Amino acid sequence: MRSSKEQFAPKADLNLPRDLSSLAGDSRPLKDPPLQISIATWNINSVRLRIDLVGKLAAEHSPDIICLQETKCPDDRFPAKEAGKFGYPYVAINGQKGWHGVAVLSKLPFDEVSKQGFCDKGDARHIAVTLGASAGLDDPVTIHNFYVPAGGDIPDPDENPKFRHKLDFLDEATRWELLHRAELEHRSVLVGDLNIAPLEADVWSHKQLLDVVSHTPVEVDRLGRLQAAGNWVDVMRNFIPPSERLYTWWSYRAADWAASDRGRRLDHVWASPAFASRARTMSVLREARGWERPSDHVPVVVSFEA
DNA sequence: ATGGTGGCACCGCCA
Repeated sequence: MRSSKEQFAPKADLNLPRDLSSLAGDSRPLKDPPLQISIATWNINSVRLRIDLVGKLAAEHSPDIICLQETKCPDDRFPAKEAGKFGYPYVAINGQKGWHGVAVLSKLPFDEVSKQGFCDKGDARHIAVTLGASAGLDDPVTIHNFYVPAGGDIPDPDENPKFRHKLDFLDEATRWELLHRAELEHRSVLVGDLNIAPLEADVWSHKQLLDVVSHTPVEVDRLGRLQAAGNWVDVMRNFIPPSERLYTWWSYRAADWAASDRGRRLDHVWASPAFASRARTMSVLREARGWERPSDHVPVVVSFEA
C-alpha cells in the first residue's frame, strides 16, 4: 500500500519538513493521505518459468496486489518464497498440475480467501480474496481473480466441447449469486484473463476476428450477460475510450509482435459501480511483452483510492 | 499462404 502523496512527491521535497503547513503558519495537521491500493492482473503463462518477471513487475511498479493466471503449477510447488522476497508475503493459490491455475500475491494480509469451482471439472480457474480490517481497511474490498477457458479453435459448441465449456463456464458464473448486483453493493473487483475481447477496438481487426474464438458474437454476448448480472464497470474503458484500440495480448506466433501489432484485449479489470468510481490510474504494461522470454499477455495495473 | 510459437509433461495436449 502506498499513498498518492508518496507516489507523486517530487525529489526536491525529500529534505523539507513533511508538514509544510507549519511553515505556512497554518497549524492544522495535514489530512492523512488517501489510502491507495493498486491491483495488477497478469496471465503469466507458467509462474515457475517466469517468477523473475513477476519480480521485475514488483520492482518496477510495486502493485499492492498481483493477480496471476495460468500459473501451471501445483500449490506445493508454487514459488511463494520468491514472492516473499519481492515484497509479497501473503500468497493465495489455487493451482493444479500442468495447466490453468490462479494465484494472488499481496503486500497486505487477507481477511478471507475462497475458491469456486465451475462446470464440475475440478479446474483451478478462480480465487477470491478479501482485504479488510487486517489490511487496515474500514470497508472491505473483495477481489475475484478468474481464468476463463480459452475455448479451442472452432467457435461452435456442438462441434467443439472446449467452446461449449467456455460458454457454460460464463453462464455458470453469471448464475453465481456472489457476483450479482445485490452483493455488489459491497466493494468488489473482478480481474483476470477472461479470454474474450468484447469491443471492436479490443482487437486488431473486428471483421477478420468475427469468426475467431475470443471475439465471436456468441461469447461477447455471454460476457456481456455476466457483466450486466453484476452491474460490473469495465474500468479499463473508463480510462481509454471504447473507440480507441487497446490490447493486452499478442500471439507468440507473430514474427514481430510489435510491428504487426495484431493484439487483443483479453485481460480485464471490472469493479462494482461504487468502487469503480474510486479508480485513479490504469496502465497496460505493453513493454512487458518485449521482456526476455515474455508471457504472451501483459500486466494491467489499476489503482483505487480505498 | 492457412502456418507460425510456447509450456508442460511426456512423445500429445493446451493455449
